[in-house]
Amino acid sequence: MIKKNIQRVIQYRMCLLKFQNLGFERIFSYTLAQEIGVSPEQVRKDFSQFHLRGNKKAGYLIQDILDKINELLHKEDIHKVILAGLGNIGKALIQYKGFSTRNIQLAAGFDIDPAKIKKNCRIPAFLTKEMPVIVKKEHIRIGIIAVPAQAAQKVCDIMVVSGIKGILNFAPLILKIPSGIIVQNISVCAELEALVYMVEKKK
Amino acid sequence: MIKKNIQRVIQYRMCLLKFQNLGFERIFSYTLAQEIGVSPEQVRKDFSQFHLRGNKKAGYLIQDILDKINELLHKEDIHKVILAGLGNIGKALIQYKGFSTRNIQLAAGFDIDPAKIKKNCRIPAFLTKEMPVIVKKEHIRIGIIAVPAQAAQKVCDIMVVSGIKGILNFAPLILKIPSGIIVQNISVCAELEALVYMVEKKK
DNA sequence: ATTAAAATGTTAATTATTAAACAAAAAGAT
DNA sequence: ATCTTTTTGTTTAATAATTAACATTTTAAT
Repeated sequence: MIKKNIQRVIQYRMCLLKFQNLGFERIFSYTLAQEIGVSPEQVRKDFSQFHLRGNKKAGYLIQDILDKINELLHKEDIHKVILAGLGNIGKALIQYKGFSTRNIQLAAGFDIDPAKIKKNCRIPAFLTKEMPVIVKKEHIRIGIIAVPAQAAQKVCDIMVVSGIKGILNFAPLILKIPSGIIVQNISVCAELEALVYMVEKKK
Repeated sequence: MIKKNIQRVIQYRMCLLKFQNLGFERIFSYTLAQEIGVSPEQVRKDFSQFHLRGNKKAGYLIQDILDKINELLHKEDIHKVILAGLGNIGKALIQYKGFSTRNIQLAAGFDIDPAKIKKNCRIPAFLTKEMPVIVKKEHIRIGIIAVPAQAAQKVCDIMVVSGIKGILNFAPLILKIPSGIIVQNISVCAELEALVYMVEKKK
């Protein structure tokens, strides 16, 4: 599971950009904390851990913290990502505009259905069996699995042999992976079920 | 943030269904643990906490545990959910087939664009301003926000006044909500950024 | 019947995370 | 120039979560 502190750092970054766009140069731990819903101590602790320093009485220089977070998150270079599965979720991801502003690039899509393969559009699509060649050629390390559950493990295995090290999995199953590979699951159903539980419990 | 143990219970359920479909009647904490990537002690602890009991030496009766988990997750009744935003993500969610098997029903979609409003399709779509009436009439408590970031807070506010108690938010921002409302965020970008960090750190 | 083995369930220990406390430094006021 | 206020950054305390330990029970074998 991905560490909570780095997830918060990603949130801090989003928030800092927002305040910078509003014209602010500096920000306090208190403001940041309120904005993302944690305590100011948590912000300072996280900042301290990642060597993000501010000024006593004057808070944090937004640009400075952003620079350091960007370095931490390797924002200096563009991160290529492959996408397996060009169905509903895959298509929605391809049409999503928010990746580029975060230096994430959907470099290639894959599917087993030849009808979905088009190489001359914005994000080229290939047959799944071509994945190893492309991943190795482009040195890609991150992959998204957006195929149906019954195909997901097979696709995962192909990603692993291709050299993918981090997988974002939308399929509703637990993937079997060798150690050294990181998987993060996104399940809308599971999140909704958890919400139902929490909401019902409060009644 | 939603409790980890209930998230695991939801995973256990998925896993138990899988083993039941494979023809098994009983299962051990060890098997379940291996399957979802936790320790057997964790499984037994979680089960214990939710009063899911097994038999010494003979493990857990799958059907029995499933019945109890279903009760816990209120699976006896159908949970209606509304969806705000009929863009890419919204459309993908509407076309997703997995909700019904989990007793989740997308009861209505909403958008501010009149071109997207169609009332005679599988999931009826309405103008956002009609939300309060429909949510109250149908007693809906869960909502999904799949609108662009700049519209999300407004939609959230409408959901709250409508009576929605749990929100699944796909928009890349931190929603401001009154206490008593539960928000769960899903951000593909944030997950990818975290993966990039973890993968790069290992090099 | 007795013994051995296997798996649960609970209690204890450890580890991780979050919150609180407080000293230190910087800015501004008197 | 000194004192007060404010906010950081680190240390300590408290809480939460995970792992380990172990007693108990059930099944099966001798």
